[in-house]
Amino acid sequence: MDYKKLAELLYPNVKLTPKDIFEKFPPRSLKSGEVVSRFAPSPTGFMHIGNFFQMFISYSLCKVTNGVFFLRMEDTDAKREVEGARAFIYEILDRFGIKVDEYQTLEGIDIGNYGPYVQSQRKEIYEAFAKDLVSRGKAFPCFCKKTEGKEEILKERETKFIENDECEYDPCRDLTFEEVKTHLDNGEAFAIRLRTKNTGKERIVFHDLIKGEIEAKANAKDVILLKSDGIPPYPFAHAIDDTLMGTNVVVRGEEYISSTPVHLEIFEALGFNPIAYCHNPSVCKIGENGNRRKISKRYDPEAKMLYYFEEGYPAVAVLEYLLNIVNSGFEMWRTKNPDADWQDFKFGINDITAVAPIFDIAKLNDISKNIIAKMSAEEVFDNWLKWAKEFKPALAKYLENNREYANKICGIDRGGLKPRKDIYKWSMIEEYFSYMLAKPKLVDEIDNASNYKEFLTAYGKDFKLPSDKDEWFSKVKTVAETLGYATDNKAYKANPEGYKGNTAKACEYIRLALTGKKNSPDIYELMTILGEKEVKERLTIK
RNA sequence: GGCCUCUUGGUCAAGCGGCUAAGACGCAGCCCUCUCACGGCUGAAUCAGGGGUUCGAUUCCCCUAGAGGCUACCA
Repeated sequence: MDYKKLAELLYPNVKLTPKDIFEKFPPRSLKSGEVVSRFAPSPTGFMHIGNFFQMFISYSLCKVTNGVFFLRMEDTDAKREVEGARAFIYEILDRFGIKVDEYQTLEGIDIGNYGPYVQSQRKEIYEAFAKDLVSRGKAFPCFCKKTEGKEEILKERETKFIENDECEYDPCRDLTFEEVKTHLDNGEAFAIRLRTKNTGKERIVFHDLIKGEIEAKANAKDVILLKSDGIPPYPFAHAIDDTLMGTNVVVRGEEYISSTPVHLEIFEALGFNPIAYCHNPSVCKIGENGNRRKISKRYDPEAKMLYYFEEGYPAVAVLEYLLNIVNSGFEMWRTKNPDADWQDFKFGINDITAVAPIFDIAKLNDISKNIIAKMSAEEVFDNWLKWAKEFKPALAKYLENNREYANKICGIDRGGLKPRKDIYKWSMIEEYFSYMLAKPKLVDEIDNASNYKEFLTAYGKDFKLPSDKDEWFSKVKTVAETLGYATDNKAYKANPEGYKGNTAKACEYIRLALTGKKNSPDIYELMTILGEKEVKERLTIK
């Protein structure tokens, strides 16, 4: 068989050769250790935490080595593409402050010298390499109908494969020149398949940056290189694009480990050097049956990256949480450098976890609390307002009309050496400070209604806004003492039966009247902001 | 079914042949305190199981089990 002739028959119009292409994509000039990696999402309409996780590892690796981080749109499966998905990907990246060095803008302009950064625009490149492979006998055209009897073909192939545990050669791999020509003359579309050189007995070993050496069966399947629409599925596109674009570390999900042998054979057929792989584990959740399962956009709202913005988590909190589960060194670094920017963390590739982590919202909340606790009242207010403008317009309006008041609320127990750590997302502030925005609703129980009423009546009588904390507290104490409360906590503990309660109990009653809750920030501060009239009203028990 | 990956407390995890097996979150208790917090202290809780190798295994090897993934003209 004259493969060159076959290649010409298949692609009479393809004049581009691999050599021409390589001239357009010269190797990058890199200092040693600089990582070139990428984020290669499919525009399917949402951003899954798993994709984001992988992107973030990739990004951190590039960042810490001063390398290049680029974005390549993998839109080779037109069926799955969703309108607006590209813009959404950029939006999420932008919200998290992820800076991409090379990419294609939404207007179609390539930033960087290795474009186009959108796979559907690289058809002629893929075809040129496909033609080259055919001309060297390493690939062949396949005319099998993908719809016709697909189920049977699949089943047949599968059983064949299982039974002899060997190879899976495509029926079209040995078509003669004339047969191909006949198909072509009939106007049939063709796909291109790899002519695997293996028999199913060979094994290969490859190195993974996270898992170490992995030994597996070498590929022995005539896999699809180009679909009948001329667009390559992932493996072929990956081999060509990452080689051309100078990627030197491929970060991808561990679900790709199994197909790595396929990729490696494609690299080899193409005459390319393999690229280092870093297969990161998937983010998981505990399922209903107690098993670990991949976090899913269908059942877990937190699987979608937009969720964190809807809830109002600071982007940095999410990033730090991810860093915390990706890279075991981060947490220790953070305790040593409490005020440093997360970007100063030396991301170690050897410290990337090999275990699929279970997503833990409690930990995220904790990280977030600590971040918000460091913010000033103004920062909190600005963030809250910004969040409200996007997700709760009515609240935003209120905040804008009551700027000064809302700002004061944001400043409660803030600043100073011992800031309160209670808020972890913007969406919770409204509920958290509901009693500051409207009359309080009783949330917690009053343990003793008559004591409650008695104390508040006495305390509220001729109520004047105290001018400082000491004044406020001594009044509480005085009233409590005259009613039979213990003002000495030790005395109270020694003899709890002898009193109606202690000062803490008295404060609890005031707090309940003012806020409806047993837990709230400093009462004196609340009173100051609420104002005398309002406090007095709330202290009056009907 | 076959192939691959993973397995230290509830969760994230340190550990890379030698200790009472770090730390964080969460939980419980105590202390501090003029209330709520913050903070401090203490506690409960882990090497999946079984074989080897070794003077000695959480650590190295094998087997088993469990979990996850792949097995498309999806990525």
